[in-house]
Amino acid sequence: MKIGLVCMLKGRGMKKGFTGIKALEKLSQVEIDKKACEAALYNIDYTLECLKWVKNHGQGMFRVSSSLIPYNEFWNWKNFDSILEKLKILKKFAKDNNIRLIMHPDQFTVLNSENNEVVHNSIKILNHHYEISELLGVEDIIIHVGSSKGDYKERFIKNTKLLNKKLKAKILLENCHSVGIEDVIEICEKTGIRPCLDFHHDRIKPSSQSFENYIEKILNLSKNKVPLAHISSPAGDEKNSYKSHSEYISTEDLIKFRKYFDLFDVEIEAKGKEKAVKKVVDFFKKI
DNA sequence: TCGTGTCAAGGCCCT
DNA sequence: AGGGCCTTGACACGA
Repeated sequence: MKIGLVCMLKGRGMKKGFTGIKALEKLSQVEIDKKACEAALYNIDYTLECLKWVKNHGQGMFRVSSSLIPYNEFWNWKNFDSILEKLKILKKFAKDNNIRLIMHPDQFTVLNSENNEVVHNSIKILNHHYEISELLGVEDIIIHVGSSKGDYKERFIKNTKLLNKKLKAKILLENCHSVGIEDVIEICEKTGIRPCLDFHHDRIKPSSQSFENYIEKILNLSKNKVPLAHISSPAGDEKNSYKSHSEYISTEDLIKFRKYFDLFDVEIEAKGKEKAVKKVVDFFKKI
């Protein structure tokens, strides 16, 4: 049972260096290199701080932010030895302390889009995540199905064939607001991709059966790896802010989902970040 | 120094 | 066909 912190400590996040592409395009390459490299070095140091927090509290899991290397397409970050050196330190720290590192590209990754350019761009995003994952020893890259229109499952299955095999082996598919765990499992069975179960998304988009009935399949599809799950509590009720995350995982939800913490490594998706993780850890210490 | 509006990318839903 | 919304923090800019 690992309990995962997501991307940052409360109150502080990654540096980007500049706001938006328009601002970036006004700069010379030298200026972009300088600002972006500075931001990347800051981000890597900050990520190490997060890992130290994880080490000291024994949760054993952390999601690395996708903006670790900001605006990666616009500069040759791999040419900067200072960055590669720092990444090595991160990798070693995670490995030495048995911290499972996760990555989770954002909503713009739509492998099954009806638009080919979007598919192409999604593959670029995934390839970037793969590069970072190799440098950091990340074995899990979680994505959503993306589109839920028409033959979306067939498109997803077809497009996974475009992925590098080693990248594909790292990918997990998570149920989301629009595609339930049952459909995710169907895609996983046909592609060999591992599923990731989001307990809260299952409330928003339930499948034909309660999620408990899919646990066995999820365990089987996870092969020899510990399966991953996401937990979050809604900020509002079903009419209002039900999709957004609250500060902490509610005690009610911890009681409801506690038995799955034995089977899964669980990422804590909550605004309270490390405080929310701490609360979950304390909950399990007490029982 | 503080507060506020802006920021690459997609999908979906409503009009 | 087009606009708002999803979600959230960093940053730039103006007061």
